[in-house]
Amino acid sequence: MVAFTSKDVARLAGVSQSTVSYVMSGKRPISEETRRRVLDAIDRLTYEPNAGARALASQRTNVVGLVVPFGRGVDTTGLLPFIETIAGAARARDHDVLLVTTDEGSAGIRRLAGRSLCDAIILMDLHATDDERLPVAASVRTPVILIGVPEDPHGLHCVDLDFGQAARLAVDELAATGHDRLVLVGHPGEIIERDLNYVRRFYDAARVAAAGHGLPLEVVAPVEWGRAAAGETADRLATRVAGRLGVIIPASNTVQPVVHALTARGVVPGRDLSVIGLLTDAAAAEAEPPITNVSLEPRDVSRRAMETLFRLLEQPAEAPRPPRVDLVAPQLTRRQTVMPAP
Amino acid sequence: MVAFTSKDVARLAGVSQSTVSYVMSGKRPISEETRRRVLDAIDRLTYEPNAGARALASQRTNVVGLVVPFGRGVDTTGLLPFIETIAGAARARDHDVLLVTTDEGSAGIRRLAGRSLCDAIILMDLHATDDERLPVAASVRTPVILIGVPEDPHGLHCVDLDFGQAARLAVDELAATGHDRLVLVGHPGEIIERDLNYVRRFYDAARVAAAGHGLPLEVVAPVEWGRAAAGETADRLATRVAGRLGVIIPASNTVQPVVHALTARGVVPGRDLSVIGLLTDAAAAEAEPPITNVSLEPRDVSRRAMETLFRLLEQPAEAPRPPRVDLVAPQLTRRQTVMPAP
DNA sequence: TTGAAAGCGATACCAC
DNA sequence: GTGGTATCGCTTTCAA
Repeated sequence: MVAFTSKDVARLAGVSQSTVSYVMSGKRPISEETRRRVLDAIDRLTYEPNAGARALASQRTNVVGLVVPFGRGVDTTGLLPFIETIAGAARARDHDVLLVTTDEGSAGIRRLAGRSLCDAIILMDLHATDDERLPVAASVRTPVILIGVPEDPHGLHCVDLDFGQAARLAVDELAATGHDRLVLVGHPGEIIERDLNYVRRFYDAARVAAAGHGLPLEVVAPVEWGRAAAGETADRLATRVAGRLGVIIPASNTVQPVVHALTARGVVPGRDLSVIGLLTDAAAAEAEPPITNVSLEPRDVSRRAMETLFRLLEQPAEAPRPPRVDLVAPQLTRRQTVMPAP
Repeated sequence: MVAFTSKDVARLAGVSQSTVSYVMSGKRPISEETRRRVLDAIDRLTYEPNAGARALASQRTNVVGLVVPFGRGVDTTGLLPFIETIAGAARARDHDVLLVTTDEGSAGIRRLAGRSLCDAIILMDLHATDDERLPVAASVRTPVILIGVPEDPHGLHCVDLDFGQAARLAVDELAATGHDRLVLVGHPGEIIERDLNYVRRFYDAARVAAAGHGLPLEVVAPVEWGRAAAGETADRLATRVAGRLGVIIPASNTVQPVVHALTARGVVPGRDLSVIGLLTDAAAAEAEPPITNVSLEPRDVSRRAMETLFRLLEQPAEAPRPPRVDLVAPQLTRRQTVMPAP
């Protein structure tokens, strides 16, 4: 039960091996007659080209390397939509996805590029500064697209949600509905320590926007993840309820628990204080109660990243297009957790 | 900036190309002196072997194909630990993971095998009966390991949690603590329709175990996913509270919402009725209140699958070991949602 | 419009 | 212990 090769197809179709190749790639005009015979032979043998041989000869693997944040206590919330969308976009162009985990660090990138395991790499979960993988990513022959915007992109293409704009949307909405104090529920220490790029972008923009409205902004940060953290956070928020308090929660997986914990303490979001979360529309709409949210748009971000990637692969290496920062606009959707303007 | 080849390494080390190969593979004794010189050259050139060439020559890709349930409204709850563990195990043996999504159906398997994209395939998310991918998986040269146990495994190796045992653990515990009626909260229609293998295994075993204890067992199934379903389910459960009611919830992502919804209705699990959920220990322990659970052990299951996979790859194809069904034992952990025996 | 043949970069057999 | 070289299965140039 040995696999067939293009030679077998050629023999069966009564043509040369190169003709089989050209029929498959379409890189050369083929008479209708020959094409039919070849396709027929391919079909009868259920022939599939050997990926290794093809990669060796063409210098193209038709594989996209994806570096995802697994391993050591990393936040994988909301990771699946990214992977899923990227896999789908890859498949639509007859590419496959090779998964590499963040905990390999720059070694993973070196391997992907050095062994020619893929044609391009998508890198997620970037630190805002001094990500050891960035210099490596920038020095490698294989093109790399970043999902995220580090302070120094090292000349690489970046795609991400506009977290600055997300923060502004939330602050502006709370200002417009007459709130007089804002609390930003910070990420737990472990996330802060990893200095993720988007965290920083969100905080900074929130501070600037709040200042612009003349609103005091306080950061309340839980010690760690989990329900306990939500309870602790709710307690601290409860003590601050007075006047019109607006709470912004950028860590998507704490939004729901905190809202619950508040309600359990008799502090009802939308009545006693306001909450705006940064989470996907699906999660916000399905929550009980539905949460006013700024969307994360993981699918749009992934899609745009893949567009950039294929654009890069299509154009000749001699005409490198200037790297750019491609930001996806978030959207604010009003649901039930913000008090209406008085 | 062209990549170096083993030829370059050979030249720099003053040896033949084959010697370089043998130094890397260790398939032949090499004098300490030569080995040092070669390793040194490899190092200085930061040489990495070309994956395509290696695969072509050796018939080994060092890649594991992983077919995961993405796409069309599929349940991806708890998928990440599987992917993560599999990726880790692969990496530990210098293998990479190629991701293929379920929505490709058998085409994905044909491609992985036909193009020789990987050395072995792990298939998840199996239907209990008539999974169109199984005949294909069984007919392909590439070895396939199933995570899940379909009714007819088509001669393939299966690894999974022992869902039958899981159901028995739950029923036995409720029987032992003096419950007189059991309710099994069913999966939503969409899941049932997909006829997932583990769902059926759990239900059947639960029925048998309940009958063995002489306990009535009723199945209450929500119409669909989401919070709304949890509320609806809680309502239906609330009407059944009387005597000592034991509730078993095998769909891990509904356990928490249903417990919440019950509590919100003044029906407290652990006081007014009992709840045992099928979910990971981490999720159960972190829940509020901590939920008595039967564990899912995704990491153990994945680990065992990878062990089987590498065992298969190591042994010569002529000595095929009899396929077996490898079941991982779940464990019941008592927390706060089961009423103590009267 | 098609075919012959030279690589692509490893592995592993056959010699020595 | 080491080197030479055929080979893996495809792509692509050169020729016709």
